[in-house]
Amino acid sequence: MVTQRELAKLARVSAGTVSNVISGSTRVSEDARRKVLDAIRVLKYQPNLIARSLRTRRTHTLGIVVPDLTIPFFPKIVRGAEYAARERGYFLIVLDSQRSHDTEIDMIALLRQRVDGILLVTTGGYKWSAENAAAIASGPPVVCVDRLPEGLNTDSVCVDDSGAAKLGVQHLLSLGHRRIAIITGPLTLRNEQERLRGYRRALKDAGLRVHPSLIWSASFEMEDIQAVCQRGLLRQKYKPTALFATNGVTGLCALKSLYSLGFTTPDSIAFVTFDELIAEDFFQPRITSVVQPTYEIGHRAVEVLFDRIVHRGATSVSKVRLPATLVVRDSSRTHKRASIVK
Amino acid sequence: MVTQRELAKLARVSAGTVSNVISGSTRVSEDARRKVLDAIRVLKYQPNLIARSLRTRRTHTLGIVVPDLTIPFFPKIVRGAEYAARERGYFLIVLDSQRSHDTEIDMIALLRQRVDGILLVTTGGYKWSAENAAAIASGPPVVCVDRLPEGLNTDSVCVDDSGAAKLGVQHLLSLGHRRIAIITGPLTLRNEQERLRGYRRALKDAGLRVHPSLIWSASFEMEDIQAVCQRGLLRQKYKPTALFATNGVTGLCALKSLYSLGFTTPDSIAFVTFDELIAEDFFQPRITSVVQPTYEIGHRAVEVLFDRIVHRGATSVSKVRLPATLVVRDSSRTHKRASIVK
DNA sequence: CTGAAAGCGCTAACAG
DNA sequence: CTGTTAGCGCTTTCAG
Repeated sequence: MVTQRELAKLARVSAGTVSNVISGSTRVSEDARRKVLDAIRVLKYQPNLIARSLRTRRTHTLGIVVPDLTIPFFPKIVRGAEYAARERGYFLIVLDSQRSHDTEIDMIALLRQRVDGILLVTTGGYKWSAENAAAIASGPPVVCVDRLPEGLNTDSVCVDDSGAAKLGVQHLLSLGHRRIAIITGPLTLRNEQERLRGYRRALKDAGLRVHPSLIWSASFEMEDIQAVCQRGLLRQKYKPTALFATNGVTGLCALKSLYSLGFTTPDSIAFVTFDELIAEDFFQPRITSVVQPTYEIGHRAVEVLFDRIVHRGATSVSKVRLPATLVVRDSSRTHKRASIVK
Repeated sequence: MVTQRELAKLARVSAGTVSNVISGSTRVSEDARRKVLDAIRVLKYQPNLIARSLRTRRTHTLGIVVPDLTIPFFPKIVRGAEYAARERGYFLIVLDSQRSHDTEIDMIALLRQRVDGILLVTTGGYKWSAENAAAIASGPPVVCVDRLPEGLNTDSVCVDDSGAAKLGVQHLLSLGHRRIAIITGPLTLRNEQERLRGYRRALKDAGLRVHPSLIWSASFEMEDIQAVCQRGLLRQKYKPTALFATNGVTGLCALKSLYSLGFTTPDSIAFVTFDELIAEDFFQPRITSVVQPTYEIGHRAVEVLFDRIVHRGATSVSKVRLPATLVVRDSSRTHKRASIVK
C-alpha cells in the first residue's frame, strides 16, 4: 500500500504538502501540486480511509436499520438511500433487525462507532425508553424513516400517511361508494393511526358519518386478518361496498380472505390498498393502490441526514412528509366487469 | 470518548496492560485484570474500532454487491449474509450495482479499503477483463454468489443449477409429460447454461431425445419472452405439454404470456418455474417451483469468505453447490382441475 | 507557501 | 507479568 510518505519522497516535497494537495485544505504552489499529482499517478496512490477517519472522526459511512429486508417495501427504501449516500461518496451499512426492538437497539449501538449517521426504520409499536432515547441522542444523528417511533424526537421522512389514505378513500367516494370499510394493521403503529385518520377525514369532508362497524383492525397475521374480514364481510346489516387496506401486508391478506369468502373485486366489493403488491400485473383483476414514493423516501432521508450531520443541533427538527400517488387499476372500477384470466 | 489511556490512569496500570486485558493477547495477572475491568465499567469504555482497524488492518466489515436489490431474490441472500456476518461481529455493507458491470467494478474498488472480504453477485453476462480480475486478486478476498462470472476464479457459493433444473424437469416427467419445453434467460449467464444442461440430462436419463424446437431462450425483457412463448406455443407441430422456466423473472413473464394466449395451467399446459414467484399464494392456480435455499446461500457464502479471510491463499478454491428443493403446487398437477378464483 | 512535528487510539514488540 | 515504546497513515497546527 502506497502512503503519503512515499509520495512525498518521490515528489521531493514534505508529507504535509502532499496532504495539503490531497485534501485541498491549504493553498499549494502549482509546481508542488503537479509533482504530487504525478507521484500519485505513478505510484497509484489510494488514500487510507481508516487512517483518515481516525484523524477526522468521519467514517464516510451511513447505517440503515430496517425491520425486515424481505418485505419488498424496505429494499426499495434501502436502494434510494444507498444511491443518495453514494452520490456523496458515502457507504451504507444495511442491518436487518428482524422485527425485534431489542436487536434494533443493539444494532444502533454497534453502528455508533462506525457511521456518521443512521437511518432508522423502527420495528414499531414500542415506546422508546428514556434511556434508549438518551443513548440515541448522544450518538450520531438519526433520521427515522417510514415509521415514527414514540418517545424519540428525531428528524424524520415518511409518506403523508393521512393524506395518502384520504386519497384512496376519496377515490372510492368518487366512484359512488358510501359504505367504505377500512382494514388497518395494529393501531399501535403511528402510520396506521394516521391512515385511519385520513380515512375519517375523507368521509367527513364528503359529509358522511364514520360508521364504527366499518373500521376493522388486525395484527399482521393472516388468521387474524381473515377473522376480521370474515366478521365484517359476512355480517348482513350495513355491508360495505368497498374496502380500503392501510398497508401492503394487510391488503394482501384481506384480498385473500375476500376471495376465499367468494367475493370478487370490483364486482361484489371494490378494493383499494396502500402500497404496491408485488407482481401487480398478475392479480386478476389488477389491484388499485396508493403507492408510496419509496425511492424518494430513502433518498430524501439521506439528504436530511446529511443536513443534520453538517449542522448538528443547529437546525430545528425536520419532519418531512412526501405525497403518495394513486394508481387506479381494475379492483376499484365499478360496473365494468374486470377481465378475469381463465 | 474514553480511551485506554484513561483506563490505565484510573486502574493505575500501563496502557499496554490495558490493551492486553482487552485484546486478551497476553496473560495478565488476576489483580490487574480486575482493576482494568472495573475501570472499563466505571468509565463505560468502548474501544475505538477505527483506531484498532488502523493498527490491525482488519475492518470487521464485509461488503456485498448485488445487481438489483428490488428483485426479491437478492434481499433474501443479503439477509442470510448479514446474519452470518453479525454472528461473527462483522458488519455488512450492501451495494446495488444496478445491473451495470462498470459500477460493479467501481464498487469493488471502493470497498477494497473498507472491508475484509467481499460477496459478489455479478450482474453477469460479462467476461471479466484480465485487468479487472487482477485487481480483484490483489484486494480483499471475494466470494462469488449465485452467478459465477467468467474470467474470475474465486470461491463461490450457489445453487446446484443443473441438479435443480433436473429436479423440476423430472417432476414433469413423472407426471407423464414427454414434450417438455424449457424457457431460459440469456445463455450468456452460466446459471442459465447449466440449468439448460440439467434439463437435457433429465430428458436423456429418461431415455428421451432433446428436441431443439422445445428449447427457448430470451432476454429478461417481457416483449422478448412473450415473442418466444408465442412462437413456441402456437406452432402446431410438436406442441409442448409442459413448460419449465429457468428463473423467476422469465417464469413470471412466461406465465403472463401463457395466460394472455389463452392457455391455462395445468390444464392446457403444465408449468414449473425456477425460484419462488412472490405472493405465491395469489397465483391461481398456484405455481410449482424449484426453490433455492437463498438464506443458506448468503449464510454459507459468508462462511466461505471467513475461511478465505483466515487462510488466504492456503486453501484451494472452494465451489459450493447447494441443493434446491421442489415445491409442488397446482400448476403441475395434471388432470385435477385447479381451483380458479372467480 | 512549505516542512517539521504532534498526535488520533490502538496494538505489538521488547526489555525489564 | 508489566511498562515502555514505536508506529499504523493521515491531518493539522505552527514556525520558518
